[in-house]
Amino acid sequence: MARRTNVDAEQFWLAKSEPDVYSISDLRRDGSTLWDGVRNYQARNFLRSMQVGDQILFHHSNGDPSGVVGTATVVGLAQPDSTQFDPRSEGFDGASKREDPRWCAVKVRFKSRFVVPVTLQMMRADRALSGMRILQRGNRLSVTPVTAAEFARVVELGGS
DNA sequence: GCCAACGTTGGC
DNA sequence: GCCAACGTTGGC
Repeated sequence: MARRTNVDAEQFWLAKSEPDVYSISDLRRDGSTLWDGVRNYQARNFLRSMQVGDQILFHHSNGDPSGVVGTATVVGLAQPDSTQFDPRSEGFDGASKREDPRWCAVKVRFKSRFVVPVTLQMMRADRALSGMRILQRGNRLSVTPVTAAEFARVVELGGS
């Protein structure tokens, strides 16, 4: 992994959530929440590399339509995701050990809700966003990095 | 509800 | 370590 030359430099991300499970409205109501339930190693590694102050595009997947609906800020570094140890949780992982947890969660805080959802269609139509991973064929990662320019452009399109 | 794409599992 | 089978994701 590349070492960060400037520890104060913000990083930018896109995180997916199904609105039926946890929506931007839920986050606005709660103020902050633990972003847990990630069960993909690549996405987990992105969670681990998040720093306090990093900015997140909040994306509704399986939405109507799907798209980025707001932003959030990282306020807590990766910590063990407690749902992996809960047999009643969908995210339970019997192979994960408490002394060496497999899955982690970060704490995020509501920042903004867009005036207009930035749909996948809108993002596809924008040349500046053509490199976004979420627009690439077959991408299913629930957490992906975005560039500062992509972040700014999506926020601009969202009008918040 | 369909199905393409991808990750994981497990037999060998 | 290969790879077929299976499960999941998520746009449409």
